[in-house]
Amino acid sequence: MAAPQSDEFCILMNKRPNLQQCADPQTECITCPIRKMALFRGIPEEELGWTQEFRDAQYLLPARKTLYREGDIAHSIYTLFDGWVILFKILDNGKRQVLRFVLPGDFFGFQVNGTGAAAGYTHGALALVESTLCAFPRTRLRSMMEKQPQLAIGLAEMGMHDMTLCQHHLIGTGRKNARESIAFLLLELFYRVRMQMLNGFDEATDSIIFPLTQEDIGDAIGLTSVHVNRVLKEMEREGLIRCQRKRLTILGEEALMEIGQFDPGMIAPKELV
Amino acid sequence: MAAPQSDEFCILMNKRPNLQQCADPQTECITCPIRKMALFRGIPEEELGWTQEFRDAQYLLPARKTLYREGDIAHSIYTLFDGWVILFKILDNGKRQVLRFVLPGDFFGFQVNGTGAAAGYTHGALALVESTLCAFPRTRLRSMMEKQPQLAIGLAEMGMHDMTLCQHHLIGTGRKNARESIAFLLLELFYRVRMQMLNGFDEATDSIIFPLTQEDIGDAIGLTSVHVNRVLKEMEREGLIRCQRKRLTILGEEALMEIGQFDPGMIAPKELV
DNA sequence: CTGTTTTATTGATTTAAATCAATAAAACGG
DNA sequence: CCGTTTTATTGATTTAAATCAATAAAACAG
Repeated sequence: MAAPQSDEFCILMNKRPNLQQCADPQTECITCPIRKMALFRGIPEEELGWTQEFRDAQYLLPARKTLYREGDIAHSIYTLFDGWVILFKILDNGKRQVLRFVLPGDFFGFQVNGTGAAAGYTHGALALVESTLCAFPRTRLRSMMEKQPQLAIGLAEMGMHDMTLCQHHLIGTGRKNARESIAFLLLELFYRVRMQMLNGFDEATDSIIFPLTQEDIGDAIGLTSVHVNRVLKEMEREGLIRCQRKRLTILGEEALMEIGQFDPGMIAPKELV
Repeated sequence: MAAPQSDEFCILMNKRPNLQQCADPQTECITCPIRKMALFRGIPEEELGWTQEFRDAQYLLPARKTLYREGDIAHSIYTLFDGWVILFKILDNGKRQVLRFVLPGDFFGFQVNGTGAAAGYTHGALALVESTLCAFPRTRLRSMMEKQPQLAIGLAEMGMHDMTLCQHHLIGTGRKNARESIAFLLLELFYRVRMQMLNGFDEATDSIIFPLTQEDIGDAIGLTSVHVNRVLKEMEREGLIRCQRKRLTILGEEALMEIGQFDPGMIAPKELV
């Protein structure tokens, strides 16, 4: 458990003005409800002491605030405890590409350019809704992995999962049309959110909280928000979905799967061997 | 060193009809010239005995032959020793998306659906030119990583590198036009090939062997071969490149970098911390 | 070397999605 | 609650790239 106002906290707050440290008592790693899906899932209970020690603290990031920008010095890596974060890159022409949707249990912030203390994030990170983050100092990651090989294996496995998602997004932007690509994205997020909810404290539903704007969707799959709107409206008219007031309802799951060429199995977390 | 016609060899040959086992003497891991860039780069000399033992054998895959298809049972993971391989996915509509260009020293074949012996590759693999592969039995990967944490760290780092490339391809298909996207791809491959050549036995040059067809390029960045041709011809007319007879020459490196928004640093291999 | 297949090239036409533009509806801050 | 900002919606027009089509050139197999 990090001491309130630790050195690491102060460094982090200087650089990450949008963060607020959570009030004690913070969630402890050993009782963490999302642990079984997170980076430390393979690590036995009795070892979680050092996980906790490794962790800096929990922070709160308000809705629509930036956690870090591309190029910012990368002090920390993060696990999303609660909320919804997007990782993105801004191009020279001002356009934005969403690289990843981060959901609770997901690990992020380890992709950097350069090495050591000067390493900078390769992308930006933005909260779509108020989010709670567990921060870990980046510089200790390697020694932690050497102490706990399971951590490196977990990181490799999570990397593989992220890679699969990234490749599916690439297939979407590269070889699917707007309708197919949108159908896939909606189902992917629907399944990922629901999988995470089912992880204990909620039951199956055809509806999820969905905080993306149409521009966010467009920036994820390479379309303008205008065109995303037209396709979503058409899908609503066809009775496939309902998408309003930050809530997405899947009405024609089978039809959408057909359109988007989506199979839930392919986005399941991966295991090495 | 694998015994000729080992069990593993026989299993592999039944499933991978295009493979030919290399004649002895095979390259040994301990003297492998590409080791410093490959998965085992962090592993000390004295430990490479088991790497060699872990390895099944070296195989030859002829040009334009398929190593495996999506869904094939994944017996092996591979390091490309020499040649050029693409990983791809075929969509329901018959279109193809190239997911990754595999160059010597790169590791591939670990992305699978399912677990254990029934796991199937998530993508297909095709040699663009005659290629030499080192094969490792997939089922032993986890125990090997547990024995050698450095291997898991290496895998995580390579995964991160692949992820960066995949994200750049996503940015290309999502938010760049044909000209920008092609400029980026040509430079990426030019730098990756040259980096690998410089790794010992060749000097800087403005020209590389480039076995991609215009259709391969199009399938990598989501364009038709017709449109790729028009853009390449235009770039040739402008004196930026020369691209013919399976050879690519970069004549206007600065201008191409500007067009493609390419920075060599961003495709450099990543280190965790 | 020679017929066959694959790949490259170029023009004419169509189309999916972008752009431009103008409200309407929601969300937000005080 | 109220003015302001962000997001959604819809129509009209343009455009980058796809599609269709027809050689030319290169690569390949025997």
